Amino acid sequence: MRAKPKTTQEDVLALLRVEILTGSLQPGQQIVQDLLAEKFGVSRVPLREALKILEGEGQVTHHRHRGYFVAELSINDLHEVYRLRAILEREAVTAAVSNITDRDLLAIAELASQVRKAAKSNEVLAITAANRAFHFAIFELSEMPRLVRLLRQLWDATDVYRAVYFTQAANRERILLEHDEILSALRARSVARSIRWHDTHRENSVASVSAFIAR
Amino acid sequence: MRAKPKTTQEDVLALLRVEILTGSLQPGQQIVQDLLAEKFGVSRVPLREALKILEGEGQVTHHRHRGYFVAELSINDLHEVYRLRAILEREAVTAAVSNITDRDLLAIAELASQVRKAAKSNEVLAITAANRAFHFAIFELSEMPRLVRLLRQLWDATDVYRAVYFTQAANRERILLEHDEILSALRARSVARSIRWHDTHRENSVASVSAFIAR
DNA sequence: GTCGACAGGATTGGATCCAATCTGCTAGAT
DNA sequence: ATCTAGCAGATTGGATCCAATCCTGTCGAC
Repeated sequence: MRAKPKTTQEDVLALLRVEILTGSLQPGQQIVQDLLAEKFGVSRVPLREALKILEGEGQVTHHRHRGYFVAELSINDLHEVYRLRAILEREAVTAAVSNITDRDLLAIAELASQVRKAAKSNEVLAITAANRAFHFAIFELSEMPRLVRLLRQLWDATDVYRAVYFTQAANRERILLEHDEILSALRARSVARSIRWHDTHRENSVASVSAFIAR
Repeated sequence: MRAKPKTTQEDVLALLRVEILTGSLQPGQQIVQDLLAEKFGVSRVPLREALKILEGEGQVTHHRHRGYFVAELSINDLHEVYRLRAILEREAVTAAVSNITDRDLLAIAELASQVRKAAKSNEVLAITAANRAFHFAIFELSEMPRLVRLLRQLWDATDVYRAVYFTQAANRERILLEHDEILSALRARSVARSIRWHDTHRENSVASVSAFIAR
């Protein structure tokens, strides 16, 4: 099997995500295409296409003839995102529970243990990635691809702040417990319990993050 | 005040939407960039950026080194879109009712009468545009920009089929009545009634469209 | 006759170059 | 001193050109 040749846009897109996630590109900051293109060692064309994708996701904004800027998230935005997540994730979890198999449960348990491992390592990027994988494995079980897509967008919008959330050891501890609870609720095929734990999981995180944004 | 100079991408994007909406570009069909670029009288660069936007909206799909294809909507997709719309529009309408002013009601009534005028004219494109303006004027009142954004995406995904819906005179008649009901529910500031009429409005449309897709 | 390798054409992806627009500074008028 | 007009540099937007990949159809081996 031949290694699939990724396109430059995709590489650039991944790099951009990291830049934003790690704060190399800070909210509100202008993205100077020439600088970034040179930094990445590519031309501006694939960079611009990658930026268009991020614009679609709301990660950056675009002003005609002025360029791209890293999106800022107000406290209102944050609450709106979490409100929408609450609504949509309840739907996803409900559908997921009705589809879930024992095989799925094993896979999700494995992902949960990877989050645990990552949490020990203290690498924020690894934790966010593992955490995401865990949650979306559940959402995917809904077999509602568009719903998952919308959720991905909402998660993307707050990725930066979730990273902040994970820098605190107490939070890292707590999500492990909450993940266990979610897992056990799924094992019991209990929609109500699954939703309830997802809700508290979100509420803990939004409380912490909004405190951070408020400075 | 100087006329704002639109960029070529934006023009191209609008043109592409029309092509897709009118069926000049049919679902599943490949989009050959050279042909379209020439047809529009532009180079491929702005065309590609416009396509990236449509890809983000799910209107077209992209395969590496093979290009863009107009997205196809399966019957499952359709139902998922309407399910998600149901969930999100209930949220939007609820928020909208609590914000609505008399001034807003006048504006919405005006939009409703424009839909009526468009429906008389039998121009499908004008009807879809007016209909959209009417509904989104309501959604905007929620003052939840991200929610409105998500709704726009969902509406975009089924625009093609909504156009089909409006070709039938009976449907054009019915939506006018339903709009009146929605309007009167809003005037009464009744969340329950507003939601109920939105729901029936959607259900009528999804029933008709899914019958069409099934052939 | 069927399958696979290979070559040529077609199409997309990326780099470079040019044009259009914006921003910030300077100079001049009030 | 402040405000405005206009010019210069910087930056984005678009067009053209080149490279990489994919698709198709032909040829040959079995």
